[in-house]
Amino acid sequence: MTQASERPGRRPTIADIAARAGVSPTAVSFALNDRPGISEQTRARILAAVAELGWRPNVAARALGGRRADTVGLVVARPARTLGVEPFFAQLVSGLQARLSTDLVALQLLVVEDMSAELDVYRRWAAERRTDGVVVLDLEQDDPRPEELVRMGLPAVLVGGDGTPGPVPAVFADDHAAMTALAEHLAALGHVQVGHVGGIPAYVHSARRVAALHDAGSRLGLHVTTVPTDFSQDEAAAATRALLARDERPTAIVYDSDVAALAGVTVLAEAGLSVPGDVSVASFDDSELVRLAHPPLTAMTRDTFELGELVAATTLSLVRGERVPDVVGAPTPELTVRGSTGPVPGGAA
Amino acid sequence: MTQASERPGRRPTIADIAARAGVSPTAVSFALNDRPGISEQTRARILAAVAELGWRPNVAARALGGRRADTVGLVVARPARTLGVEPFFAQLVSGLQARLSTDLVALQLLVVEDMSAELDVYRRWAAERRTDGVVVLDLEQDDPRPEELVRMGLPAVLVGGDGTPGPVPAVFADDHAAMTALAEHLAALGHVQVGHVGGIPAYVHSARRVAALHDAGSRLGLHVTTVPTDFSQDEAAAATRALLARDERPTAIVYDSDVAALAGVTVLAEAGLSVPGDVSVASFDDSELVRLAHPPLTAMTRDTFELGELVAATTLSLVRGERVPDVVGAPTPELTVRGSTGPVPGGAA
DNA sequence: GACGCCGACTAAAGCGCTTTAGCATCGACA
DNA sequence: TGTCGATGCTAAAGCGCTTTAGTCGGCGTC
Repeated sequence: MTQASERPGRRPTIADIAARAGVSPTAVSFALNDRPGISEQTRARILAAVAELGWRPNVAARALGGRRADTVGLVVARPARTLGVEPFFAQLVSGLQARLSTDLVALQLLVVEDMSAELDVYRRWAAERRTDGVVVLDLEQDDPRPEELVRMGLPAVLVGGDGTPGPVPAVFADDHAAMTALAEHLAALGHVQVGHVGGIPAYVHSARRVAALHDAGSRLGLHVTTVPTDFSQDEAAAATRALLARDERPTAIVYDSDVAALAGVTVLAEAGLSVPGDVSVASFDDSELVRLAHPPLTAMTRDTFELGELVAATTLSLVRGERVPDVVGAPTPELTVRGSTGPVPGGAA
Repeated sequence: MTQASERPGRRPTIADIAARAGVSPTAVSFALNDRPGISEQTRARILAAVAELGWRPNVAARALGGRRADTVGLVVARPARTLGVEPFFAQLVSGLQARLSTDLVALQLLVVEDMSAELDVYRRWAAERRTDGVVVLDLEQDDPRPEELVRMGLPAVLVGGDGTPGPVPAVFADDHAAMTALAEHLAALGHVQVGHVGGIPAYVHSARRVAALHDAGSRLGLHVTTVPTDFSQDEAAAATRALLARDERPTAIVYDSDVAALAGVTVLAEAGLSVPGDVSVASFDDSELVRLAHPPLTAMTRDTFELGELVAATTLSLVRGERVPDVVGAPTPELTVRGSTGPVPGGAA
């Protein structure tokens, strides 16, 4: 408690510091912001006063002067309750957080109903100068958000996208290559009938995965059947049952998310099918959940935490007016083979 | 795009509205804040101008005038990477978020290394007027945070605690009663040797659970062995192995968290033990993970999302200066029996 | 008819910081 | 010797809003 204020009970302001250091408030401001025009001596005196009085900037006052809010926003248009389920999301937020906090930038989280509510929030934030920039998830085909954000003048960074330059910079991981690797793994094991429990087709990354799997399939001689879902466990379970009911029952099933894969494994167990004896299972998203399953699932591993850090770093650069490439490359997810994929049953392999 | 500004390119301010409505800025401010002294007529005219110009308050300017920042903070002192794993945490944040956002209050998230860093953040936030209040997790024995927060004048709400009034209000769920119910369930199934993979002993809620289980045990004739862990899967697995290696091998194991329980189940499977045939398993935390396990685990169910909402509502009341009870009761977790608990093997039951 | 009061509104100050314009002072240079 | 340009600093305005201290006209009261 070394804090002492000139006017007791009040938090020290730069005026207090100025008085203590025997200079004008302007000089204090200059010293604090590393602007030229202050001698080393004076600067030192000012900084000493700052330390003695325990002064901290009042963010509101700073922001009023048209400065940064030192806050980055993340608006998610998904049912709030589902967020707790998706490890991807929590990991991403942790990563974002970790990087932002080293620069003392805060993360504002907001969960909304749908995209129109999301856009409203952006408008509000832009108007209120509440955030310096935002991170945008779940890009859709013909997504209106990038353009709207540009129009509002709110800096934004996209997570995902299709790898082509757009109105706002994107951090992009090559799902296409990853899915191709997964297809090759299954083909090498002799699988031909491959089921795919996909995500929401409107999402660009879901669509890319579907395309990649089918492309690779036609090249490798796989018969791929995709069933789209809304990423929920119920739909994933239903999709699994639908795949099992087909005439040509798949000998391998690829799930777009870890949660979906677990739901699928449960369905397979209920159906009395062994993994990977009867059906091989692979998850596109790796996570703790997937590792804890029986057997642990083969999955495409990527470091979502690291992805979050990369997105955060990109956003910080953008906000600070540095040049940011249109597309920032994130590491391509890599195949981690675990016990859930094996040779096709009764196959030649 | 009906927005039009008096001074093109600039966002409308109350001065613009005042001009348009033919009143003074003061009148606009009064109208916007529902203060008396403005006729209905004038008020309507002002609000019309607000709508026409698409005016939004500048939060910074508001905050400068000593008002709320409309932001609640949450600082978590845990390794950032572990957050993605814990469904509890994500659910809590979702719930907080959901309740706060209905009042247009933002949630600031910050992950730090340890409690001293956490306290630093509180100090900074208090000084910068960045948040109106904070939510505090993971209360420890002799935790310095409540008192420090009171000293800083930063309103705070505790999640957890021991149910006794402290310097700051707490939202409290009766873990003791919950753990007792779980013990009774196991006793009814004939179990006597009960293992307990606990959490971090320094945490008040962990300690309460241990105490509850042992109390109930001595009442019901259970032999309870608690092994503390740091909540990580590695330690949970190790603890499970330690329990299995004991002379009196437990016929039932209680895990303090869902993630720990899953890790434990994996260890049991590797040891060739069936659940619940050889060993019954119960998790104190319920979650999607637990439901997806094989077999689905018996667990104490509580609505963590709802808990988050309750905490948020309490914090909002506190911040607004309303009276808040010292201890706000959250629903006691309820026992959900699933397939992982069964009669003691070879027992009389 | 003077007085006080009330309702409706305004002027102006102030919140804490940044920024622009400007003012001395001093050395260098022609 | 006078001018120019740095250098180091200050005065003052301004950011957008809230709030305090009025002002002003009208109405009721004695």
